[in-house]
Amino acid sequence: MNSNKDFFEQVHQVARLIPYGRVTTYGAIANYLSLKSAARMVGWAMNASHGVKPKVPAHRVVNRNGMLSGKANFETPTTMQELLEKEKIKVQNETVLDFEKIFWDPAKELNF
DNA sequence: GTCATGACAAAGA
DNA sequence: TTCTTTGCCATGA
Repeated sequence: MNSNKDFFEQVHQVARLIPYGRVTTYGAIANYLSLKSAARMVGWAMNASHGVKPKVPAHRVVNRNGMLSGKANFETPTTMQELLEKEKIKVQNETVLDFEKIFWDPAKELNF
């Protein structure tokens, strides 16, 4: 019974806060939500983000290695990469280049 | 109620 | 170094 919104909505909310041209990791969001090691739950919530309004920039969320692990979960396997490239984010071999540079940590950027 | 799975992460071999 | 195993918590059968 969490007085707050559902777990999914929490993840969605954080994902929407990701700035343009930036990306974050499942673990970072999980840590921000105090789920810490439950990064899987973040990915799970992302899976539920389809059809959610406003739309959740799930393409800005990648795994710890900066790999587009969830690309296959999009409408097409290339959608995620396309969206990232539109944000000036360079993607190669299903991996975000300069990942450390554009990494956006909600726990740091956002003051909890 | 238990069992299996999942867009991950960290530790061990 | 890479590959394998374990843990994490929620959802569905």
